Amino acid sequence: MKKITIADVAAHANVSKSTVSQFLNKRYDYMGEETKKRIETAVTELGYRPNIIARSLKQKSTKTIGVIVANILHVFSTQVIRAIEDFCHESNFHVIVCNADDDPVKEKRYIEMLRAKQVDGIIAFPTGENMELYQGLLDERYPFVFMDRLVPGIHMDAVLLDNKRASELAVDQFVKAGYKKIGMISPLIDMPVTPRLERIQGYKTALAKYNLSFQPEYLASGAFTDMQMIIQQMLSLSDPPEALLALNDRVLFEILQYAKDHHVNIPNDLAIIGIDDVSFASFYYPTLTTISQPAFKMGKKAAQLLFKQINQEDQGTAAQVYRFPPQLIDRESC
Amino acid sequence: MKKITIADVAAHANVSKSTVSQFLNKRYDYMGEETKKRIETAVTELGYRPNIIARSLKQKSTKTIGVIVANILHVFSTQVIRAIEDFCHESNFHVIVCNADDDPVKEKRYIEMLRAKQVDGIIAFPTGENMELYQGLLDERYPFVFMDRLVPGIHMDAVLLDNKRASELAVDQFVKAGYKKIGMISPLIDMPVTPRLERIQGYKTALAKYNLSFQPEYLASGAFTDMQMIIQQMLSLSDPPEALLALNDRVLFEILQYAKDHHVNIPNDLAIIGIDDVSFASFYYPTLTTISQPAFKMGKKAAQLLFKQINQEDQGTAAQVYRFPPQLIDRESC
DNA sequence: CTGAAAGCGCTTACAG
DNA sequence: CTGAAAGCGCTTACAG
Repeated sequence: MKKITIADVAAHANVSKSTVSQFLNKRYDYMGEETKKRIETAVTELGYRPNIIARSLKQKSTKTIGVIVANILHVFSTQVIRAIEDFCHESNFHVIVCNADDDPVKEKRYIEMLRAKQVDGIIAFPTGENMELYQGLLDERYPFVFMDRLVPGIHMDAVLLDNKRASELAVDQFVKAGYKKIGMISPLIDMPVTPRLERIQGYKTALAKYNLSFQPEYLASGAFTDMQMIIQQMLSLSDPPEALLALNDRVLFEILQYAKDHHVNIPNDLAIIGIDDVSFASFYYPTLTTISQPAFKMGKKAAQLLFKQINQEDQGTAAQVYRFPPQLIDRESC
Repeated sequence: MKKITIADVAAHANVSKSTVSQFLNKRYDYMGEETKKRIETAVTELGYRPNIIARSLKQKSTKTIGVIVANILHVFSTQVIRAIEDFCHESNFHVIVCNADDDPVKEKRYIEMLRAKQVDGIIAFPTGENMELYQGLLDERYPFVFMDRLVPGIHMDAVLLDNKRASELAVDQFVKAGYKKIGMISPLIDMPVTPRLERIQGYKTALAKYNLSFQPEYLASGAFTDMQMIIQQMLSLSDPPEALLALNDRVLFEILQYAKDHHVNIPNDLAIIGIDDVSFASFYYPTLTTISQPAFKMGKKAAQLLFKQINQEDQGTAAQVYRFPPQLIDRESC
């Protein structure tokens, strides 16, 4: 079955390719009724389907953007992607999803491949390790938006949670409930990923606000494979924390697993707040106090920023970092 | 900043475009060392980046596939996408993700758009409502694989869970634990979606296997907004079920929410098994017995099948349905 | 061993 | 109101 092209339609309708093209692009300013109809029937009779690749080559726009996440298995990434996809759908754009797995080499490959594919722009959770690449993008004014993470020295549009505020909300809540010995558990800080850094910073600043001195033993980080041991160590201190802030959902899982396995009563033995609202927060025993991120709003904002760049509506405006407010969801674990 | 094309590289290296193209495609059969070097330096000096769109137009392959899921927010979809993406990555393919939201109109639009974009194939969770479209795809031998769902009458390659077996595993476990009054809750069956139909069928068959008569009042389905009420009704029967099978994770959430809100003790008042392993199963109170699906294996298989079709290695072989075995994860809720 | 030429399927100034 | 022609950036038989 031979592919039907615009030439076939033109022949079948007895007009030129140009006219068919005008018709398809709804530029019928001066087109005769008769001509329109002939083309229309030719299109349906032949089952013509335009080849957008050919159009893209000419128009230099593929109506496609790339989204590079660290890992699509993370709920936050999923929500961000969904928001971006919905936004793109309205403008008839498509999105190519890539998982960089926090690997700078993969990230670089993906960015280059996406550009070779002529995507109109990219939204990425940057690894932060491809400085020259990011700077090159910026110099070229290639449409690009950072999501969730910042890269020091690279002044790119970016959408982030107000991470410090997230930790502050948690500490506020702990203090309000009467806790003074407040610990925090973080994933491994193998690279300087913004949310981790800022949430830890926010935790320290919030403690200071209440004149609570920061205890280094109350802050631990490590790989998930070691996390049970890390939690064990912290809770075995001679003077252990009475409240624990989980830096993200994955850490929260580990803490809950530990509590379950070692019969730690929440919140009596240990109060808990997790950053990231989790699916089971409202029916866990006890229900879980969490700090949620407006993932959909953030994804939408990133898409809007990218489209502004693509449509060159950002001329003259400097790159900006947009901070979104976290929200405390007050339940029973604290 | 003008785009560098293959013509620029050719001029800079003092060779023809053909030769540059040969070089880029690593066909150096007869190429002089000297020539190679000249081209190589030209490429790096100019910072040349090939335009894959142009290549695609000529070669009639975009090295891109489309994946149409019902909703990327579902964990199962996410896992399937991740597996597909990983598989594609090895072959330097990219994936465009679309959410059809169980809307046949959206599904149709997406399939047409993806084809217009010349993707090399599509994997879809079909709505089941675009019969002519599916049949047309099949007639054209367009590379296409159904995921998670079947469409009666359309003989397309498909990858599914052995859904009946999933329900059977659950009923087996309930019976083993001494339960005879076994109910099941399902989402709304507004359209004949394979997993729902088959899981319900499997539940009935498994009951029969144990000579347990099927009680219509023990099987309920409805919208999630009504689900609390539906559960309430079932548990308020004069002779209510003592064990409940949740058709999927979303239903499980609703049952757990109900149990929490109404102080129903699991498993003493009510034993529960959910199809879909959930993130918190191992640290819930009690830990949750679940039936897991091998989502990654299923995604990979779908990608393999699609690639076989794309590479035309499926000539002469009839379309097949691949069934993957569910697995019981024995915990404490039953 | 390398190059000229045609062509992939569109769009778009321009001419008439 | 419509068409001929050039061109988007590649690849690929074919000639030499």
